[in-house]
Amino acid sequence: MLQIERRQMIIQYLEEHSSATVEELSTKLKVTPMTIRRDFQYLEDNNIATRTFGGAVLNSKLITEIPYENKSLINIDKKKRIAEQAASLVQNGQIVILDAGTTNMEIAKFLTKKQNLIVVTTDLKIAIYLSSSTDFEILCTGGSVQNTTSSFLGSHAVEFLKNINADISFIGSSSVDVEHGITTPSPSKADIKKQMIKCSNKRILVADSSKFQKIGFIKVCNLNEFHKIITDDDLDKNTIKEIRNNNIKLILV
Amino acid sequence: MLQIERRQMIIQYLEEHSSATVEELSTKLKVTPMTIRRDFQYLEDNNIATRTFGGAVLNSKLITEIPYENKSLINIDKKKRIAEQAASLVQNGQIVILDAGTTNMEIAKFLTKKQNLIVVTTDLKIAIYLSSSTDFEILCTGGSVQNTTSSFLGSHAVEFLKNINADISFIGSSSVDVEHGITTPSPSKADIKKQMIKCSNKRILVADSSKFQKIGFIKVCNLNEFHKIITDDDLDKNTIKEIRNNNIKLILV
DNA sequence: TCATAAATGTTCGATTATGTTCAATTATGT
DNA sequence: ACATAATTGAACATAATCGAACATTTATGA
Repeated sequence: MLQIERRQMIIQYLEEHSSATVEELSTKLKVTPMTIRRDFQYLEDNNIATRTFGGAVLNSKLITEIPYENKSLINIDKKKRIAEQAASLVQNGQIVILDAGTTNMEIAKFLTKKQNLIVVTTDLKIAIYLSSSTDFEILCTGGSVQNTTSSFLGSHAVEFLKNINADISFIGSSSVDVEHGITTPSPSKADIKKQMIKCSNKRILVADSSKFQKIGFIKVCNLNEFHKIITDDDLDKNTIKEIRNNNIKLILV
Repeated sequence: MLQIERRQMIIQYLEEHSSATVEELSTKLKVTPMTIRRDFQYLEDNNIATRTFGGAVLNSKLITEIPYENKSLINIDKKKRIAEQAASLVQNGQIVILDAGTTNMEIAKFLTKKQNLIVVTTDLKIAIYLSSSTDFEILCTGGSVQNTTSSFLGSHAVEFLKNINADISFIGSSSVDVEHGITTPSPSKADIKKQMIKCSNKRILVADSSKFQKIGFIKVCNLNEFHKIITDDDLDKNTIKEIRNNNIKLILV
């Protein structure tokens, strides 16, 4: 196994288990503990994980900001199913707001089958993808580019969105909780999402089940702000019940 | 087997297996490991794969999904030489404006060696590239995305640029003429370039020799607006003489 | 606080991968 | 056809990775 692959597997393992010991990884990956320690050191130097005596945890336990490349492969099947369901809510000719993130990228792929859409997004990769594979009008907010996710942040992006009136918006979130609503790791991300919600007629939350029961730093809004929540059927039964008790339309795919 | 075929097979192999060792490819393709290493180097230089000790992995799936324009391969060597010269004019810590286009993308690649730059661009691919490979502050104008070039156009982009004061700007052009100056096929592109020129202290025209003696639809400005013109040494001798007669600094690479 | 077991870091060496250089061969251009 | 350039392979020097042994540090409970 190549070094880079081993390190990717460690990241993936940390994603799934949120922490790992040197011992278990050295057994699993069939290398000496010393090698795992050096890998942990590398991950720490690159701000991916934080070492601790005996093991390591991913940076920020609740909400991880993994670079796009690694992130995009996690739960990709679930994301595709969610995306297909989400895209089916869009009518030809509508104005659609797409939040940044991999789930919304998957939605974008399904939207290529529609006609005459106007798509507004803060995600540069979504903008490039749609502009090269459709003849939709693509609007991008502009502003400062966040380097981990290649999306726009900042007051400029918020101002841009204030001039938009959209038919439907798809909002992603890394942390969803029945009680605390949706939350983000940074105020600027929250500002963007808030404005997206404000300027669209219909609001859909798209998040795979792994994002639930997590709480981030800054609150965006409560779950009842959304007309629909689309997630996958691995969602915890209690959470399903709680959401439906609150009279929120929940779609499981 | 041709070199290009071999490299395509390597890419295909990487797409199927997501990683490959030097060893296995050299056996499979019946060339020495040295050749595979050189191929890997080429793939890395072109942002297709990432080398690691013993092998290589493919870069983010998404990037390769973006259609690779033929345009970017035309005169690529000349563009690289022009870009290297252009990048050498940038000091650490400066505010740099990069116009859209493949020559400016090459400049962006050389700029990764600098420190603490603030880069303003209308080109989404440049923005993604720089944001993922540097820790510069990247500002993007936003607005409507032109689908052929994945760059921003429109009044919104011009307004954004009005708030910028840059140290240096690199302007590309598909048509340069001593008498008519630089011209573009559309008014909106011309507006962007005009504003870029207006809000930067030092203005550099970058265009390979094939762009000269051509006249487009809408005039942007005269050649004497630029502090320097960087092009390649295939430029027609008469044109060289004419430009220098007009007292414009011309750099041939 | 101190003892102790466990984890960690350091150093070294073996192994393996890499880059450099040069020569031979094959394309390419004039 | 000839000169020139590009590609590839071969040989060697260099560099990187990983594991092992041992000294050091840390966590924790008595």
